[in-house]
Amino acid sequence: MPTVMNTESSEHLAATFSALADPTRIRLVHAIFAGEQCVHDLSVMLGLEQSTVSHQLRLLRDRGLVRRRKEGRHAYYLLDDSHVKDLFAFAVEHARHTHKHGKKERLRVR
Amino acid sequence: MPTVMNTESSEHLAATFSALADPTRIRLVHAIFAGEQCVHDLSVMLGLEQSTVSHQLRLLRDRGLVRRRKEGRHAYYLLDDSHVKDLFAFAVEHARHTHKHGKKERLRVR
DNA sequence: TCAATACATGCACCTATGCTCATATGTCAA
DNA sequence: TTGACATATGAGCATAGGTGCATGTATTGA
Repeated sequence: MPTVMNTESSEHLAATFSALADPTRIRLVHAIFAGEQCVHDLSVMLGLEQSTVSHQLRLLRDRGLVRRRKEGRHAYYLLDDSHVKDLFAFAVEHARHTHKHGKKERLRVR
Repeated sequence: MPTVMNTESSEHLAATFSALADPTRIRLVHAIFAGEQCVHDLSVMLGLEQSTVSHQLRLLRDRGLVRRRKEGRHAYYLLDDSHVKDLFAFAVEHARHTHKHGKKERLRVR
């Protein structure tokens, strides 16, 4: 018989998945996948309010998925480490398998 | 400059992550990781209402993460395919890296 | 046929979450 | 210093999501 996962572990895992459980955050992560971007550029290229981008990046940062590099009046966000990159790339591949409708979307790794 | 992920792709990816963005569903997936389980046993071992288990398994099924095998008055749920298994195991490993507090939880693969 | 068991599901309630607006903080250039 | 630009953040609103209750359906056994 299977073991029962404890509350703490399941909550932590769920929190990680929650971080990527929103289309806006998915697009943000995807946008900085190849390299860091500042808040302003992200809001322009994704057509989002600056405040929305800040709020969501803060959440991703709290969850440990992205980091911030401040330079002057700019804040550059980048993926926290290679694990995040791998997890995201893995999920994209998984999605390509399960998505019935032909997916043209492709991820440029590195 | 990075490509912008289209709405459809980001929504589909977010939907996949959403499926695992809840502690209860994480525990359910973990519980059937090693092999199929029926609704009743799951509700007993996880201490959940039968209705809660049914509701959440339905969601997981709609998202394509689990399958159902009916036998008499029982419904056995199992992970849909090896991709789901890999994604879950991958995420667990990722969590082990990021979780500061020592994690004793371990996943028994196969 | 009747009762018990196993699942599924609509509804209602409550909480969580994402977005916008307004505003605060901080930096740079003139 | 002043104004423009870049970012952060709290409040409020609207909606999504998780759970329990009640009930419906199906299967099994007496």
